[in-house]
Amino acid sequence: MNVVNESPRRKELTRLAAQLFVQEGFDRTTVRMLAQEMGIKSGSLFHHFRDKQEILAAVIEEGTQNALTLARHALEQCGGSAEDRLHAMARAHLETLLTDRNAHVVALYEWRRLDSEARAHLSHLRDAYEALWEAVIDEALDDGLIRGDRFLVSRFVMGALNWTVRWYDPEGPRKPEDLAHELIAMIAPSTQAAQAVSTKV
Amino acid sequence: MNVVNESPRRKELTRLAAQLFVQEGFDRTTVRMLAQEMGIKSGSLFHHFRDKQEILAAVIEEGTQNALTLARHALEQCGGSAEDRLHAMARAHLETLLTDRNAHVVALYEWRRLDSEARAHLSHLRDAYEALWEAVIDEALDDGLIRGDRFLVSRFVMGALNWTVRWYDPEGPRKPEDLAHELIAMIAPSTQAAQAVSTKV
DNA sequence: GTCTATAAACGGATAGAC
DNA sequence: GTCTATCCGTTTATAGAC
Repeated sequence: MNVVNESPRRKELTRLAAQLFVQEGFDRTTVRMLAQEMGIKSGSLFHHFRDKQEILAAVIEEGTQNALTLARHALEQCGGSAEDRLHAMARAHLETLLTDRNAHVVALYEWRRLDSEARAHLSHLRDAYEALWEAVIDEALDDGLIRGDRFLVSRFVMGALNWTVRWYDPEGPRKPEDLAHELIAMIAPSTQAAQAVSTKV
Repeated sequence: MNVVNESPRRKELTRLAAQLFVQEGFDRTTVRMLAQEMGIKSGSLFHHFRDKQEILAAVIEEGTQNALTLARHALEQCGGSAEDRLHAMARAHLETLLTDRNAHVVALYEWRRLDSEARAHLSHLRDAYEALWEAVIDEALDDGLIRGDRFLVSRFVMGALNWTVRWYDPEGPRKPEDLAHELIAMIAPSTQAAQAVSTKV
C-alpha cells in the first residue's frame, strides 16, 4: 500500500515533514506548520495523507528504508575485513543520521509515537536493518576485533552512535567518517585506527 | 525559589509527574492525567505549580540533583584507581537511570522542552554533573585505561549509557552494575574486567 | 490538488466557593 | 488544599466549492 502510493509530490511532502519532526518533535509539530512549510493550507494536507499518524509512518518508512539501502551499499563496496565492514556500517549509519539529518533521526527518536498498526507494518524493515548490524558485530566478535557480550556490545555501539544526534555540530570540523573511525578506535584498540589515535596523544 | 518551595506534598507530586513523563513523554502528558495520577482534580494542580512548564522544571531539577548527589557519593566511596572511579561513575549513572527510572530519564530526554528561563536556571546543575564525568574520563585517559579524543570519548560513553533507557529490561537478568562492568570491559580491554569477559567467550 | 469554512474535541489555565 | 465550573485558544480532521 505504501509502496504504491508514492507520488513524487507525496515524497517531497514527506521530506519536509521529516525536517519539521526533527526540529520540533512529532507532538509539537501541528498540521498547520506542516502545511505552511509545504506551501499549502492545512486542509489540503489530508488529500495526501489520511491523518497525521500516516505522515509519521511515511517519514519513518522512508528513513529506515534509506538507512538500510545505504548500509547494504556500503557493505558491498568496502573491503572484506571485519574492521572494514564495521567501519563501513558505522559510517553509513552516521551519514544517514547526521548529513541527511532527517528521516532516519525521526525513525529512531519518534518510533514510540507510532500507533500499533504502523508499528506492526514497519517493524520488519527495522528488524532487517538491525539484523545487518548484528551480523557485522558478530563478524567483529568472531574476528577478535572487539570483545564482550553480543547483545550488550551491539546496543552500546548503537547507543553511542544514535546519541550523536544530540551533540553533533554539522558546521564543526568532524565528519561522520571521523566519528566512525574514532568510535572503532575506542572499542577495538588493536587496530590501525587505535594506533593512530594513541600516537596522536 | 525552587529550594524554598519544597513542601513534601510538592515533592510527592513531582515524583508522580516524573513517572508519567517517562511513560508518555512530556507533550503527551496532560494536566488532567497528572491530576488523576495524583488523586486530585486538574484545577488543584495549579495550587502547587504555576504552570505545566514548572512541573517539568521541578522534575528535571530533582533528577539532575539526584544524579549529582549519587555520583558524588559513589566517587567518595570507591577505590582510587581510574578504573574504579570510572566504574563507580557509570554504575551510579545507570542506577539513577534504570532503577529509580524516572526523574533522571526526564532530565535527559525532555531537556529540550524546557523554556529558556528554566534552562538558564538549571544549566549550572547540569554542567556540574557533566564536569564530574569529564573529570573521571580525564583520569582514565591520563591513566592509559582508555584512549582517544577527550570530547568524543566522553560523548560516546554517555551515549552508550543514556541509550540503555530504550532497551533495558528491569525484569531481566542484568543489573545496572553489570552493564557498567561490560561497558568498561568494551572500551578498556587491558583491565581485569576485560580479561574476565574475553575468557568467558 | 487546493481552497475556505467549520465541526468537534481537547488543551492549559483561572475564579471563586468550601 | 481541593473542588466545581468554565473560559478560550488550539488541534485534528471533514465537507464541499473551485
